[in-house]
Amino acid sequence: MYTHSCSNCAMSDLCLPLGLSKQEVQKLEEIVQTTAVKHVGDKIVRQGDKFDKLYAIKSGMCKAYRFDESGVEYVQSFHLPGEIFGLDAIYAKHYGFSVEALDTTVLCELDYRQLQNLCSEIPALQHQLFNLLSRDLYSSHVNPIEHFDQSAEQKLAGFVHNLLTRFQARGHNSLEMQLPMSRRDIANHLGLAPETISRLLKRFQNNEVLAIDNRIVSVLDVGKLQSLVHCHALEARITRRQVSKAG
Amino acid sequence: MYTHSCSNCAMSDLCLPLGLSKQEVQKLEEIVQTTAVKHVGDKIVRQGDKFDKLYAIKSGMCKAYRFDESGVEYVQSFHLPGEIFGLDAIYAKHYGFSVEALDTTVLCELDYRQLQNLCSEIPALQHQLFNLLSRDLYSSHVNPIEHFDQSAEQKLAGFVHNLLTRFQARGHNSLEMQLPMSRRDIANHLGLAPETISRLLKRFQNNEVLAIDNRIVSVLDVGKLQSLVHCHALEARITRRQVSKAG
DNA sequence: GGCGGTTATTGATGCAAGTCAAATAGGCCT
DNA sequence: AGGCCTATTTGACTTGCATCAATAACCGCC
Repeated sequence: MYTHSCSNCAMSDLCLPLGLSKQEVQKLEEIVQTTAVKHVGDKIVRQGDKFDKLYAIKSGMCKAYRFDESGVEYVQSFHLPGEIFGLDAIYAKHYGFSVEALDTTVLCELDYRQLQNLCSEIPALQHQLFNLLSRDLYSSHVNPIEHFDQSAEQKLAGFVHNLLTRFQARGHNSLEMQLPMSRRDIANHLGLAPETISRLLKRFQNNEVLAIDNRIVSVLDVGKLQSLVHCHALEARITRRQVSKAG
Repeated sequence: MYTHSCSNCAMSDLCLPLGLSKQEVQKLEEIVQTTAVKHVGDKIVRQGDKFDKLYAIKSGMCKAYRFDESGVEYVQSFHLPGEIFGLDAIYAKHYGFSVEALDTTVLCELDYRQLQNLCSEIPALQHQLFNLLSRDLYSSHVNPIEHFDQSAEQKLAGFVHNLLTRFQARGHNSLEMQLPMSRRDIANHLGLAPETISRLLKRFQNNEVLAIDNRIVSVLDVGKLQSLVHCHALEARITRRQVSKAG
């Protein structure tokens, strides 16, 4: 565990330093620590543990999941570099989700109390933390809700497209992605059966939308993929979800 | 539009003033304004409008909804007194949802820029705003995800139970609730067909869980209602969602 | 109080996706 | 390389909920 430099981090523009001056970033660096490297299956936080730190992913990939009162597992999200997790535990004071590495992963730790104090000192940091919270809130409103009564095909297409977009925002300029999570995790995350994921991936291959080699997925046709996300919505769903006439 | 007193507001403990000293609440009051009374169908914010204010509900009820790119409507949430909306627009700079009154409703307006400045001045206010954001984020993670692949029965039971809990937290000490939203709005919100809502409400009546008189719902058996939320999870869902063995 | 529109209910039918079951492929250890 | 365990795929069958269609209740309004 050593003090880490945000100034040199490739993810700084997606993370807390965005909008801060050089001096302010230096102050932030003083409270950031980089964890030891995590490996597949290593737990970073455990559901129920006392909340004290936020985590930012420097490299690798994580999954967040929880067990409800009946012991049923829910895979909530997959986190990519530059993303911060733990924000939803500020209020509850305990982590509501376990997070584990899906891959070799490096993380930064931020003590929340220290961060909060620094936010009072540095308005730009406060501003950015509000922004990050708001962004997460927005996407948790928009994404799952649109997944809500979509067909399985739309959900999966949306999932792949969303991942591609996020990879690209992180400088990954290829259409090939390595998805380190299992089919079961994907299925659980989308509220589908693993068998359905299999069948859909095959369908996407047959339609030349994707090429798949085990856990490596290549997007062959971004346009087709994108259209799969929305198109179906105009057939069914219209009685339930009424379509806007005017605005 | 007149300056409004948070000090006397019955909802202050659910809202921004929580944790603030008397003097601090006074400072907050200076930037809070109460809107004119809104009536059924009145729009408070429109999807796409430039974001500048947060809103807190003083009394009444609102629904938040959006139209996606294909023009399909999604009812995202119903808001009760003491709840704040607009938080998810901070990052995006535009409201992602329209909000309209379902009932006679009084609201407080908070200019976000002023609030942000005040947060830098008053650490307890910053703290509380982080808490409110975090709480919303947590519940948007936990609730919809648990709704995700529940049966229609579980979803609706969960919805009613959630509303009851929120009403009770607001001092409503009866098991009778007036739900001002249409069946279609409920259906849309839960990702079900309105017909399914009808049939389920009838089933709940037959099972003596609820008594329903049009839009007035009385919970006859809280225990049964609560058990409906979870019970089914142990039959199906187990292959998809695996159940925890140890912890 | 009766009329027209919307909202809610009820019944009949079909299909998408879940479930069950079995085969195949991968990954990892020795 | 072989063996074992887990992940994934594939096929056959079932079902919960959506859809379609029609009736009934509610609400505002003249």
